[in-house]
Amino acid sequence: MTVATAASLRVVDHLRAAILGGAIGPGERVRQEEVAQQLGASRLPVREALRMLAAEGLIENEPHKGARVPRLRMHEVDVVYQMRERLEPLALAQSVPELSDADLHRLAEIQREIEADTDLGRFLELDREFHLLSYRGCRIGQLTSTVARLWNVTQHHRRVFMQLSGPDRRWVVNAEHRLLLDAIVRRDETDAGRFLAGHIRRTRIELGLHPAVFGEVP
Amino acid sequence: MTVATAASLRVVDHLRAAILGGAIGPGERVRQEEVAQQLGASRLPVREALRMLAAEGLIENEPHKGARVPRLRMHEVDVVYQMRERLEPLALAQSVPELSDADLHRLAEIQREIEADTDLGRFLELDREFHLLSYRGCRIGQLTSTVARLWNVTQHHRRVFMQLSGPDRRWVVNAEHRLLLDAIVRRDETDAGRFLAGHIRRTRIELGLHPAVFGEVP
DNA sequence: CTGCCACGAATTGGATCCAAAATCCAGACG
DNA sequence: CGTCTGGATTTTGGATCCAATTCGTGGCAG
Repeated sequence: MTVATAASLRVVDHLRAAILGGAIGPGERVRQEEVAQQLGASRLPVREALRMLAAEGLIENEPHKGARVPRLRMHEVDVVYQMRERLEPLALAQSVPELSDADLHRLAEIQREIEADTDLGRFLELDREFHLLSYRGCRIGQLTSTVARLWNVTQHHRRVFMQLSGPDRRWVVNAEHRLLLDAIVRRDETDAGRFLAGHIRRTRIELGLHPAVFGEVP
Repeated sequence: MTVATAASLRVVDHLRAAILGGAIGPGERVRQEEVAQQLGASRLPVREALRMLAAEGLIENEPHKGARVPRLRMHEVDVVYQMRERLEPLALAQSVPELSDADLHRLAEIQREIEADTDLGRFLELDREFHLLSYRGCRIGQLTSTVARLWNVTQHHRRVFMQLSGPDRRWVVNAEHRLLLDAIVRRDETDAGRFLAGHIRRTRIELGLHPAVFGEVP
């Protein structure tokens, strides 16, 4: 057993993976003692971890009422996507001039893997890695952390949306990604920002066509 | 006397006021025990408060190295203002249709007080209240919290900038505020968003003309 | 005189124990 | 029969104590 890493960081990693992976799900409560003994730690690092996750947007903490994974309404998700539409081109413009050749090769490799793979969970991971890697060169902490938070809070909806819509529209994502990647490789942040904004906007609008993504409509 | 308020929230309020008011200043370290006995509490609620303030962008926390108020470079502040330029019109558009008449009257009253008052600290408070109140109708938590964070991390630079530039350019702010307020009262979110973006953009550019705001550059 | 190593004080991270608040369930009353 | 109220249980918040890590200081050798 590796005991070296700080306890609270281990808890953060565990919970983040559980939430992003869909093991916990929106609206579900996260009890301190539960995860504490599940990870063999005291409740204190769990409390700190919950605060850190709240900063990442993955947890909502109400005093004396405990922590739960936030549940977003359709309109909220729509606005979050509008925020992404405005912020991510900015992050990309900051990043593109700073990306290394290794980063560019990795981006191309991820896109190849996305087109080859069919597994849903793997697609979500790769898509996330693709975009966040494209912002790696952005040195503005406020911007990168905000973008990461917006990805976090809508991760669940992306998963459900992809489940519902199936692989029929995958080719659109691939075409958009290819154009985006090409612009990045050409170090053309203007073109890249335009493709990116369009990519996000189209996703937002298609999301709006699937109300079932947004919970209880039995 | 109401002593009932949770200790960690009291600590949060105290530290936030101290940081926003300039009592602590960027780069300065915040020791847990110090504020603990200063507020008559244990170190534990202080630790939680520091985590919450980190979520608000007011504190930077490094493991085993303690908490300090973040110090932003000029380029970072510039990009944060670009983020505001893109996000705040969105928040305003969400908010304007929801504002009550009482909110509108309060906005007008704040603007009157801004134009009457000359004290710097008071101006900063009122300006902040003016804008954040104009977003009060925005019900999207992710958006409002992000906007608040962007205000927090640049509060110090606004203060220094206003100190350096003096009251010569105050009339510009007042003119912009009046046009913005008028558009809000007319419930014209398009006009309001344009005036707001211009207001933020002009401030950003004037900030760039004062490198002295960003520390050690004589 | 300068650079490096080691030791000690200061500071943060973690565990255990106790108090306060909220939730849940049962029973009584309208 | 439904609703409200009371207590019991669960869960979170806070205090104190102990361990681990970092940083500054001082001494020693080159």
